[in-house]
Amino acid sequence: MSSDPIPDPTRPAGGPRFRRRAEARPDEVLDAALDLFTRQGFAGTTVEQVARHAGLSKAAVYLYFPSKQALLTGLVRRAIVPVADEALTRIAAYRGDPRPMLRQLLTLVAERLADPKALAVPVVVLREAVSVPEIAAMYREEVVQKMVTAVVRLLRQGVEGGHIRPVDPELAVQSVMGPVFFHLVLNQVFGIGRAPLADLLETHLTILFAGLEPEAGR
Amino acid sequence: MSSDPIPDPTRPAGGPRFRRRAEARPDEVLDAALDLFTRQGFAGTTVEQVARHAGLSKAAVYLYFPSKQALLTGLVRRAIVPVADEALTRIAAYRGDPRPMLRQLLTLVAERLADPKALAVPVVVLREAVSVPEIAAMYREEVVQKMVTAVVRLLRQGVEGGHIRPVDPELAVQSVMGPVFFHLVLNQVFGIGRAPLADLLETHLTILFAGLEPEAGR
Amino acid sequence: MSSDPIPDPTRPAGGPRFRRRAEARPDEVLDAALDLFTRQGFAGTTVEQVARHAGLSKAAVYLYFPSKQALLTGLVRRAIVPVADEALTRIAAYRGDPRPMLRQLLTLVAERLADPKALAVPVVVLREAVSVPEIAAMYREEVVQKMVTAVVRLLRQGVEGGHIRPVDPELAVQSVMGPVFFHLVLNQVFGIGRAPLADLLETHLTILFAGLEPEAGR
Amino acid sequence: MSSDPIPDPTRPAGGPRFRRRAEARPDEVLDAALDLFTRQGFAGTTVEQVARHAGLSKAAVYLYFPSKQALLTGLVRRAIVPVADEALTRIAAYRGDPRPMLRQLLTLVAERLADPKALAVPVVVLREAVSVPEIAAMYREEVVQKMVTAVVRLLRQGVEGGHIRPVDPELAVQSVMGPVFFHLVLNQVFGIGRAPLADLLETHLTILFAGLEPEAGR
DNA sequence: CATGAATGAGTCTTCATTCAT
DNA sequence: AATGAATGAAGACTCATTCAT
Repeated sequence: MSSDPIPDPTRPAGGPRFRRRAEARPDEVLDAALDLFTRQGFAGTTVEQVARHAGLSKAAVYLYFPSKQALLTGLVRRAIVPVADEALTRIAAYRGDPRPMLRQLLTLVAERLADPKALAVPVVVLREAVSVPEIAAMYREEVVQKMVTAVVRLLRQGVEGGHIRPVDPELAVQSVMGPVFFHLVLNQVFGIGRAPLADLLETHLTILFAGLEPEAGR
Repeated sequence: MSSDPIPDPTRPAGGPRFRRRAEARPDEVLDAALDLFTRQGFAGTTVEQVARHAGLSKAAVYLYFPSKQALLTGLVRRAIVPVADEALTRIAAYRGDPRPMLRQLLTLVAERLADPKALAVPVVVLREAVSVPEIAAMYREEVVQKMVTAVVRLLRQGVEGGHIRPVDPELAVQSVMGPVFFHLVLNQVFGIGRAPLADLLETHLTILFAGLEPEAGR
Repeated sequence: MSSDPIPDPTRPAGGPRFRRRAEARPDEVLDAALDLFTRQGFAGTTVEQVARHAGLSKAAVYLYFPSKQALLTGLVRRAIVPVADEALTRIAAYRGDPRPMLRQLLTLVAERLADPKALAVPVVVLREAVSVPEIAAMYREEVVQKMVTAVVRLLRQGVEGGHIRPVDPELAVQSVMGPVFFHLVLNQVFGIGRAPLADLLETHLTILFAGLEPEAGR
Repeated sequence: MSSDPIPDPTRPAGGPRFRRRAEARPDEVLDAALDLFTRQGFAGTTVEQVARHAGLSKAAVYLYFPSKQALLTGLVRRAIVPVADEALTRIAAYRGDPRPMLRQLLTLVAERLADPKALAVPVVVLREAVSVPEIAAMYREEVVQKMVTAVVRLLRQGVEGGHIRPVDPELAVQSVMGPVFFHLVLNQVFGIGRAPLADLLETHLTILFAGLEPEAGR
């Protein structure tokens, strides 16, 4: 729908002082939608609520988004691009013991998801995936798949280079990502586990790295 | 549609078209609800659909459940009891190297969740937790909390006995459960990862157990 | 509907000791219905409630009454017969100053309506007359009309005999019945006026009788 | 049915068919509601009917009133204010023989209630008082109580000044108001009594005023 | 650009009524 | 005689969506 008119917040001051509204509107609407969807679910949120939350009228929302679902897909689309590619390029070229790279990668992810704003999109996707398969597909192809593929490649390369224990990379991905993911869900959905993500990450990496260490006797 | 023997529109309104014994009815309704909620989400499923799926009229559903939400809570309640207690007792008494016990536990969980029926409830809970905090609370207290507590206890006891590397048990839980959970989500929500759960478990345990091995030099 | 199997409470003891139920059932159902209709209105009462209140199952109610409305009409029918005829015969034959007769009549009415049970039917009729014109008609013809006619006749005869002021009897009825009726409504519907009905009646009669006194100078 | 210009089923669902100014809408809706409630009772009227009667869609009614009950309370609220205060001020200051004042007052009431529109609200209140105690309370406090209080005050003052027979004012109110009220009910509910209200009032006042005359011999 | 006003299509829920047992 | 089980019909209320202004 081309609903993204290049917000460009870096634009140097020089235009009209009080242009107000427009321009950044679609983004504001998405922010409102994300906030409400996170707290009340997609079905539990009305377009009217989103509009008020963004300081607009209901009809104005339809000026930017053709339907309620478009808010959801718009949300996901907006969150997708930067995340995955960054990780992808970083990893693609890497050679050697995967562990330092994994540490970097997981730290990056952890930092990113420490911001509730950033965490919100995946959580919403997780929840609404069933009712709107479209976004599940989008997220899978654009984020999950890329992420998984990157880690798999990294592990495979590590195994082949003898840097880590010879495990099936496809199966080992879960051991890398699972613990972080698990913690997030426990935290977000059930409110369990107050420990800072950094501490959790450290424990996870300790066990994971020791677990990946090639067997001495081999 | 074809279930309407002799419509006979001359008969005055009201009156049953079918008759069956009760007794198992509530359970049948819950089965239908679970199936539909899993595939379409709670909000995306109408009571009418649940009723037809269970071979009843809409009104009959309200004979057994006072509201649509009651279907959800009923579903969770029914699934809760056996799961957690079993694991709990098994673990509470255990002393020694936690790893064999962990293997047993995870194998049990994996077997259980291999049945889509069994997996359905947690998935639904995960999705609807936001809109119906009640069921999130119920599930947290009755299942998640117990499970986590049991594993924490097992790990602590292992650390104290010197059987495994000295990690913070509270933080290490994620490393035990996360990979399995991650796989399930990838599978259920995104349709990624066709590998049998047993294989995944083996890889996970290999890495985990090696990772928990106490440092030789210490 | 012939739903009135001659309750006959006067039957001498001699039948089975514990026949229990049946026999007086329809009356018990009507009692329950009256109680509930009075407190919650006709529309606000479910057949289930009536049944439980009478100690029966819903279906049993339909054994005695063909429909919910039949409860209403049955209620009115049961209450109608004795009331009006009694007054009618008493008055029809009377000759002379109507005032003593009016005192007797109003006292009788007041006594009768002092019992909330007896008052309940007219109150319900008043309320449901619009939705069920049938009962309005029944009550009008069987009770109100007879009552009014009787009083009119009494007044006319009094006027013709020179016992009371020459008023149009048709118009004066209101002056006789109105005050009592008004008090009942104020009391029942709005909870205003705690004075005993007897006192009210006395004041009413004082004013009414003085008001009906033939003009001295004429 | 004939109100659907160019159905055009090819247009996607939603969207208004008619457009009119707002402003007077709530009042129009209340008018429609009053009309239907009067004829069919509150329970016997659907919101859809009210809407169509007012030339709107059901949903539009909910734009102005949050619930069906709100129509009822809104109706009463709208009718309440002017009625009672008028009578109140008129009477409060009066001194002397209450009879001329009573004539004025009752004439005013009679004129007012000659309009079926005006009569409808009290009738509806009377009927629905049980199911919606809220409106009974509102009406009692705002209308009935004030009216009664005013008349009581008027009578008391008349008794104290020796202008009328020494009756208990609290009990005599019924004699003043009752006949008018009785006639209205007979008329509205049972369709009895075709005589014009003015004639009835005259007869009532003749009897009442003579009845209130102080005893000569005293 | 923006919105107030409006609505069609549903959804949950209730209830009078029926029938096999 | 009595009832538990079942249901068709209907009604209150919501909401995504539209359009005149």
